[in-house]
Amino acid sequence: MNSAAPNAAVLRMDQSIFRPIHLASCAVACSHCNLREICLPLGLTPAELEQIDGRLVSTRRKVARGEALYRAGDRFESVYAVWTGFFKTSVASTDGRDQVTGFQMGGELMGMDGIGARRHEVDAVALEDSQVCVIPFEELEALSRQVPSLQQQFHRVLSQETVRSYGAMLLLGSMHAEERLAAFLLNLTHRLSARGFSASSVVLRMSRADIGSFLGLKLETVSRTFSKFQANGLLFVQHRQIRITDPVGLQQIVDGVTS
Amino acid sequence: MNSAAPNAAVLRMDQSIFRPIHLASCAVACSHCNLREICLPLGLTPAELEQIDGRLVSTRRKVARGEALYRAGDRFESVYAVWTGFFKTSVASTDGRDQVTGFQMGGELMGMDGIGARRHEVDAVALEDSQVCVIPFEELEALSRQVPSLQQQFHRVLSQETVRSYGAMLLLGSMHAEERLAAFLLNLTHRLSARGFSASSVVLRMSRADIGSFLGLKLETVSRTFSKFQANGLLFVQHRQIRITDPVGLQQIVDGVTS
DNA sequence: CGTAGATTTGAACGTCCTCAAGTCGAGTGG
DNA sequence: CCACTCGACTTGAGGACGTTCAAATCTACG
Repeated sequence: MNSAAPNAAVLRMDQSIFRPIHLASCAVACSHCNLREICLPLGLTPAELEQIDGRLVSTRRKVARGEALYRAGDRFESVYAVWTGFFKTSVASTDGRDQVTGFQMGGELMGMDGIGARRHEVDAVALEDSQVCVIPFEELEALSRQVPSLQQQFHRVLSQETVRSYGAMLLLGSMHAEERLAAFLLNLTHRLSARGFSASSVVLRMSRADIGSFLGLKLETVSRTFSKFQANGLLFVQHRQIRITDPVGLQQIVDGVTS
Repeated sequence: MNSAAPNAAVLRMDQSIFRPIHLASCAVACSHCNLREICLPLGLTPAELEQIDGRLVSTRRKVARGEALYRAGDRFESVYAVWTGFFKTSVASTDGRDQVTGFQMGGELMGMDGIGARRHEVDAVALEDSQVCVIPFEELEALSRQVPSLQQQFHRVLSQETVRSYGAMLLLGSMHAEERLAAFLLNLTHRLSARGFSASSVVLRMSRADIGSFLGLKLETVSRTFSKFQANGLLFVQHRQIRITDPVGLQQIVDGVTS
């Protein structure tokens, strides 16, 4: 059985090439997954990869668009690696406030929010039909005691998630609307191009409201700012289809070159 | 040698009871530290505590008020546990923006921001004369492979730091000035009272500008909001001395009970 | 005891929000 | 095939909240 993820370029065009493996309990081999270079196994030697094959990822799970992979309050048992698709994570406060904390795509880990309290503290919702690799946490801890490179990589991933959220705090705490949206778009395109997608032509998977929640803005402000970017020749917007024509200009906005 | 931290209640009154151990290379014993129940060794059995004594913490380091424990760009070698004193951490963007990401007090860990890139990504600056336990990271990883409870606790701490920053994102992204300051004060008093300090009488270690940076507000707004809280009978402010008279009222502000 | 830095307070301004109406497009059923 | 409907998005006008600029006050540290 070939467990390699489909070629990225094909990803959006035909989901039917996936066999139904929803309930498959058969082991999953990271060593043959073409996301291994941007996922948890990054940095492992071929020998180490074989050592974790079939032991790290217990199974894969499908999550339909709009469904939750897990919700705040759910018991924490596993972390998840996005294999295909796109997710958002969000925290809610007791009084009904809601904040999107991030958007996750192929190779990115989710669920570490639950390690501390043994309950998840955020919601993870699929923004399109998706599949994740289920990594039982007990197993991950046990394996990372045996495979130091895996331990290192896991710590790296955890650390980078905190650093990422510091960046989000910087954005939320000190940037104006235009700067926030420009930074968001550049971050998105960088991550997409690292996965073989075009950096200039992007189909947004999330609504204006989601973007607004992530950026600490109202959806109307997000919409207006898109329009302004288009008026200024930085990009073309057509609903969720974005074509970025001046990434340098966007970067200058982030850097405060344009007041 | 008794390496236990001084009684919390004494902490602010007389720093002279500390022997100068700045350059001490002698091992430090977590098992006798009275912060062990709110620090990294939380949850370890006495036997496990002895196992890490003298191996986890290589040394202690003094950091004078205003000095940096480390700065963004510094090579990452250790994480640090606050033993005495008070710190702030902050990220800076390339274009000079600055965002305080947190304030750290006794028993809290700093420096994990460096794990991912092997370079620190934030500045950690002491807000009063402080001492930290230096935990060489290689050693922490090695020990946590041998002591599963230590591994678990470290993962817990890492996870909780990300969850904390999600809370900060929620605050920055969806709260008004009054709600932010109220949430900040309550968080501070909760953590202080968990360490044996009064929850009602607080001496702020940080400037209005620091608070403002953390909360995504200007210092004038912070000052005005303190004044408004006092006018509304929630607390008394006198520069950095705060006396909270109505914590329930503050909580209601956070919860949006008051408009 | 003096000075530099921190804090408070005021007034005018600007960004983003709120409320509202209108547009667009995908999916549905006639 | 086209009209219908619902949700997502766009756009406008007015207002609120926080910022900016400025000046006065206070304190803590040297």
